[in-house]
Amino acid sequence: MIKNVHGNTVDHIGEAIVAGRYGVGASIPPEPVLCLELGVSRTVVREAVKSLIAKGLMTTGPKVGTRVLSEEHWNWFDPDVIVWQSKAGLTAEFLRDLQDLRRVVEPAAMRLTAERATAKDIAEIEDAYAGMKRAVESGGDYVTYDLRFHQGLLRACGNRMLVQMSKALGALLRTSFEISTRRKDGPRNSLPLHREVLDAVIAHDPERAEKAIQVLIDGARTDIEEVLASRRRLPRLNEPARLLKVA
Amino acid sequence: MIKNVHGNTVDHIGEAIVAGRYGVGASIPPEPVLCLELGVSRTVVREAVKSLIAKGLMTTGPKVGTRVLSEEHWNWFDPDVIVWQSKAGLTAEFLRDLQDLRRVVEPAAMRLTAERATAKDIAEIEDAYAGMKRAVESGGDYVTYDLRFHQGLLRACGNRMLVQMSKALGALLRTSFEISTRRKDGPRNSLPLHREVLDAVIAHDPERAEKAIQVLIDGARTDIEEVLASRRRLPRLNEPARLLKVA
DNA sequence: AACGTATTATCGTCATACCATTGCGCCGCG
DNA sequence: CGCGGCGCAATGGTATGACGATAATACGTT
Repeated sequence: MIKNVHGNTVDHIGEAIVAGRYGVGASIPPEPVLCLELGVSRTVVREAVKSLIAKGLMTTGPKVGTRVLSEEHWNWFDPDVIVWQSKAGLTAEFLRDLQDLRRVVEPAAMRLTAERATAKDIAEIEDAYAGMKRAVESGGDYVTYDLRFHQGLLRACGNRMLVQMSKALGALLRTSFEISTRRKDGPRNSLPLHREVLDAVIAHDPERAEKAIQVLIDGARTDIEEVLASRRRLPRLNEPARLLKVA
Repeated sequence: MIKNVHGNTVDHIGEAIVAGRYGVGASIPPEPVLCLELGVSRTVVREAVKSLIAKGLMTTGPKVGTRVLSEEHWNWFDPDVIVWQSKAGLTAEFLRDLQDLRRVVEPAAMRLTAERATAKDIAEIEDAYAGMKRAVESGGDYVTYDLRFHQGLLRACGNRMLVQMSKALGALLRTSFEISTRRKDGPRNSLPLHREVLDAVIAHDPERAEKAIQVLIDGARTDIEEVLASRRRLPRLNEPARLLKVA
């Protein structure tokens, strides 16, 4: 079952912190205690803590212990942090932040993508689109291809930092798509909207690409907000988070 | 001189990687060799490598060695990575990426800030503005207050991820401001533009705030592009990077 | 020549010892 | 009784040595 001790230890402590089990500013148990709790050597615990420090989650000092930093210090674009937050539960605040980010980043990135996308980029996106179309027509995993479509578009913008954001946005996009997909014929209706984005990129028309993605985002936004508003009545929204816990 | 062995080791290896001294995909020297080179124990080297792995710079494996990952895997929003890149030299590509980012993030963030800024946020920004004004009138460190002004605005948007970006943008903003400040009366002319942004935020007018910041950004952009174009004739642009090395 | 096995380099984990820093409490002095 | 300096001890920081696990490489067998 256990593959690598280090990774598991980092995940264990990282999840605990992101889930707020220790509280901001609090000290986590001293190294010897953690060693006993997790059944690993002090070396492993220390290297795990170093990893978490590198991700901005904590600081250490002799005698002061290992303390949890406030959330504003966390590296929110670190894939691990995103996953831990997803496991801990997609809080309304987290989804709102991601949504802001999406509204900011995707339209702007589409402009760049329309200007800079290479033939290879477009081929990959076309491939993802074909997968979406196939999923609609003959059944299949629509969400995965939808995700690949959007991330392909973001990756094609040629900006390393915007690309990095596409990874973070993955968590939001997947949730968003899973919500949208529940609506009857949601995929079938949004397919032409996706086509329009891709066509605009192929035509190297930034204005058109930006407008097209905006339509998509607005649609998704209302879906998410509806679900957020009725959160208590639809706890199933947490399911994707719990599923991740197994992986 | 040496304060903490771990931090220095991380910086040393991190800088070397970001500076491209090993090359993407290449293996760095084995642990024992690094121990001799840096004069530290294997423990320190290993914990340093773990930190760099956490920042997305490398991977490891038995027998395969410790390899440098491609730049798209790096956590470009990690403060350390930004600093290392700045030290290694502000490449045209890096500045272009940051500039794209600024044009994307700042206007959008200003909208949010205008909607959400608290009295405390505004007070901090007013303080920074006062410092800028003082620097113009009676001399002083204009750049520092300029930076504080912009980062205060970004922090006030209330989105943890956009706030994180403000840290990354710091490297670009400082460079940008230092370039702009060289122009005669640059600060004096841009002061009212800054005032306009702040007033728009105080008035909670998103449209106006966005337009105002856009004017500022466009001004800075042309300055940077001019310098980039004549890069070989103005190698002094590297100076801010070297300055950082001391800190 | 091709395949399977043995070798070996390298990272992964563990254990132990000692150093360095700093918070906290003790003690003495005013 | 209160305050300040001093020392103790808790905790992380570093060093060392040993052994396990893994995978690339080389060798030997068929």
